[in-house]
Amino acid sequence: MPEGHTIHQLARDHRKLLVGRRLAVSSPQGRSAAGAAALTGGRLDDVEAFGKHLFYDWAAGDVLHVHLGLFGRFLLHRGPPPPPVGAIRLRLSAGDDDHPPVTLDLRGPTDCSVGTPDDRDAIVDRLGPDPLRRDADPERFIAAAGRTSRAIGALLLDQSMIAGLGNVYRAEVLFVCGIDPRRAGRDLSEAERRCLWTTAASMLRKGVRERRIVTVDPSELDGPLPREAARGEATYAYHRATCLRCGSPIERFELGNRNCYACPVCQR
DNA sequence: ATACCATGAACAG
DNA sequence: TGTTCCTGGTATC
Repeated sequence: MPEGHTIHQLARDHRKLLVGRRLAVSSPQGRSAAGAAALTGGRLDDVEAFGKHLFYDWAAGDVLHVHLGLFGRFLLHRGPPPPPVGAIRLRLSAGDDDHPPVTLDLRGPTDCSVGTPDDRDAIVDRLGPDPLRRDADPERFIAAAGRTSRAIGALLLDQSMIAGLGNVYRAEVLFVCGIDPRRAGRDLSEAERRCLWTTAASMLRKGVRERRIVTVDPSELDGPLPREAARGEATYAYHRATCLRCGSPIERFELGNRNCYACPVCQR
């Protein structure tokens, strides 16, 4: 279930577990991880998240790129590496030093490949600012969104406009800002575009802290809290039949090749 | 047993 | 715009 918050959380975890250690690298099912095994024995220098992309920097200069796509996930094994089961695209193991042994198995990624720092730069150059990064420039998104006739609901999924949002955050950010997803970017006021950025940033940060997508502020609701809302797992509009705030039927339509959800009352 | 759907994105034309 | 690749859970027969 990876949107940007998951990727940044993974980078943080993997940094803590693996950076500075010499790793064994293998790809039991070969395929996408061409050349990964050649990294074996190298030391990992850093793990970087940018939008939905992960970059593993090896001391020798190689950069391993991982994109989870819709289905990818990492599984962590503590202790000696278990025998690989099923389609494991990449296995990273550390166990040759004083630290406890750990193994990370990667399954189902859209991309897992070894490249150079230039390859990494080429990927990053195609991405818009990532609200979870300190070096993000919000003005790039705010300006670019104001220049296009494309629907704002499509722009928020376009990783070259703003990096890290997926379908859940798209629906919920637009809801909180009270904006209809079908409005053209250039028809939004600057204040509205700024609201989208700051809302996205705070939602993503909360997602990293809580290790899950949390978009609902329980104190703001009129009616009684649904059980999911009390646990912080509810959404206002995403994948709902009725609006969590006002109870109106949620509209569902295709936008940016994905199902988009919006409240016709709360989002003008 | 089979179909479909999902928090993603590249590619062809 | 349509097709294709990933995987796993749920719905449908």
